Amino acid sequence: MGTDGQREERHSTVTVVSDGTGSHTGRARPTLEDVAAHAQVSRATVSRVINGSPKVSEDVRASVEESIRALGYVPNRAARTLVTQRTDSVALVVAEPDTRVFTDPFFGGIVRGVSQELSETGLQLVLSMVQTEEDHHRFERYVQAGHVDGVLLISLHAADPLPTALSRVGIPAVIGGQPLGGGDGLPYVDIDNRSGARAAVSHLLGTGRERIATIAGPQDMCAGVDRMAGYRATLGRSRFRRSLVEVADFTEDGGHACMRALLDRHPDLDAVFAASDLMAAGALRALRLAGRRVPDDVAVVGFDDLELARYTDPPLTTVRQPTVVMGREMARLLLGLQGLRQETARSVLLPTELVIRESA
Amino acid sequence: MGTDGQREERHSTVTVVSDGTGSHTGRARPTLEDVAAHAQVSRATVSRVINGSPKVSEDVRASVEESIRALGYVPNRAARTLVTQRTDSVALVVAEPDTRVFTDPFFGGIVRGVSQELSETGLQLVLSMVQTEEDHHRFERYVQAGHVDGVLLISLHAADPLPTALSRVGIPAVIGGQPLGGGDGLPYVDIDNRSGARAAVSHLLGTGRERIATIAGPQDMCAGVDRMAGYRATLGRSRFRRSLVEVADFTEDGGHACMRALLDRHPDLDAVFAASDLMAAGALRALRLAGRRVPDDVAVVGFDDLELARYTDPPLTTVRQPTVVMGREMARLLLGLQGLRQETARSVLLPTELVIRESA
DNA sequence: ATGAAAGCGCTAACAA
DNA sequence: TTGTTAGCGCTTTCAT
Repeated sequence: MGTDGQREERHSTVTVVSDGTGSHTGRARPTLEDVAAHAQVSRATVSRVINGSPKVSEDVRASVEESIRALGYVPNRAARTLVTQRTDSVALVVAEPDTRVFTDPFFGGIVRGVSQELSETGLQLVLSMVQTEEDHHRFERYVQAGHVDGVLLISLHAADPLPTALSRVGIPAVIGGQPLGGGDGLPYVDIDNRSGARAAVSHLLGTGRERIATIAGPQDMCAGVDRMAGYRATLGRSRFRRSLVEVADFTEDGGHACMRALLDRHPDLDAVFAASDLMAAGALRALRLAGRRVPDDVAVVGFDDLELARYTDPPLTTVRQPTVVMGREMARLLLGLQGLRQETARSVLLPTELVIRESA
Repeated sequence: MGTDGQREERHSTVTVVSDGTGSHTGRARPTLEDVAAHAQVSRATVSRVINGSPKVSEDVRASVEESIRALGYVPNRAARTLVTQRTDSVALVVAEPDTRVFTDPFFGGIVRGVSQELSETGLQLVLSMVQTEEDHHRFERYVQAGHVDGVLLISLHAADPLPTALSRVGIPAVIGGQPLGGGDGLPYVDIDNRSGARAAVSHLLGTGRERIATIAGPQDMCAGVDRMAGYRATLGRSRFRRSLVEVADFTEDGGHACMRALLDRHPDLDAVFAASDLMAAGALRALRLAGRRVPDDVAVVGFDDLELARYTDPPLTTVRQPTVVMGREMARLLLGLQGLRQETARSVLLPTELVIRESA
């Protein structure tokens, strides 16, 4: 039993109605009903036009669209969500326990990529940082409450319970970066660490290096393991030696220490592949202190292509990660899941690019 | 004309109803009504409990809260928004035309700070990157449609029309970083560039430097102007000379070129204050090429404390910006605006910190 | 202090 | 093809 009588009057006089609590402007925004009246059709028809239903005649559609434009109508998201049960928004969760997000080479690029892809579909991006356990609970409730249609997960650490929680809720989700603990079957997007490492080591071999060491990443992380595997496979049986390998934690200090150790064991090494730019920076420092020239005496290749790679001395040859593409791909994968219910798309591995500067 | 009769049946049997389009789990989430029935009170009472109304007796409140817990009830945001006209979410807009956000030292920290502050209040953070003009329009419509209660603006560039558009709409907004074109009266949070520069130059003076040059930032940006002003004021009449100043665009290349020019004009300079770390890195490079030792011959101080400042050779003494605090402060300011309607809080200037490493 | 009832703006059967 | 109608889940007068 409509409130139509009342309404008819309203939009003909353009009265500034009540203006309740939260509205910023004095002008009341037009509703579906206003558009309908203006176009002389029913609410349903306007709704059909807005949602692109094919069951609308061309002329009616045109006139409705005209009215929409004339009134500056924009659908009310809340009302729509209430009835459709869709929120038209997805969450991007950064599950970084430390304050290390700054360091995370992924963050900025991924956000941009996701953002690009979503804006084309009109989906809203909700950002959520979960650090504490409290945060985790809050977020789980949040998802359970149906506040978003899908979840994008990045900076996930080892035993994070989030993937499990999400797949229990049954909400579409995609992981960015290495899903260390299996990720509970959720699809993920990552870069091809193995081939990245291969490209780096091939480059070293190609420029005539013979004794190529590596500073590997943590072996309990996918990135660490895969980059190491790529190194090993590319070197091949004949050239590989256990003693050419040192493992650190992706940090500058770690890289520094490893380089010293390697230098001690193999004073004659002529190249080193570091599994992260930070470690490469540490290696550079160690080499400098040891009086080796880079790349003349020892060539160095890093991984990540952080900004700092351009400013080390000498600038670092490194493996670039396509972070923006990664973000886009994550979003695309998620959108696929939304449409076709579960297990649609499989995980994606993105190619890397070797950026050659002066260190190798 | 309630649908109550029908409902009563539903929650007593916990039927898995329809499960429409978008719900992920088979289980229908409990509504206010379910809680009301469980607690043997009316919807209105439950609503009062949830919204912390004082007009509820203690025992009723307790039993309602018990029911809420028992049923795992979480309010439906859309329904609430529909009636209250509040969305309980704020937008964080990154208005970066280029792909430079990566470089932006603000981004990560600000996001984290904002996020921390908001999560305590249950507000949702919606992230929006606007680059193209199309994006700008989209966002303006978005805001006009009342999809968020407030807006946080960062990475704003010179003549960005966003501040004007926002204040026209009348939505609470806060700008992060330098509001170049005045920002249309919107409150902003920035760091105290002037005192930051003063700290840097004082340090240089304090360590006995006499001929201190500066590589200033763009003079059409607040940060550029203010850092320059701080430099000048600290040096004082007697020591300041126009020829000790070079202006660049905050980039590494710019810094490099300026350093060379300065060296040409003042071969005897013994210190340089660069208004950004990137420019400082460029200066370092130029000095190295010119055969000057840092800090022995020439001391260098930067500004920003980017990650790369730790990895230059030598590590850069620089002025750190409290980005996380900045984010928190922006959010806090916005929350103030929300409550007390307009012009409540005034802009905030945050203190910086001089981080002393090896370059000065 | 509590309940009844009227909508918020929209979509989706169901009719016509 | 178009209109009518019944809600989606919540807050909020207005009674009681």
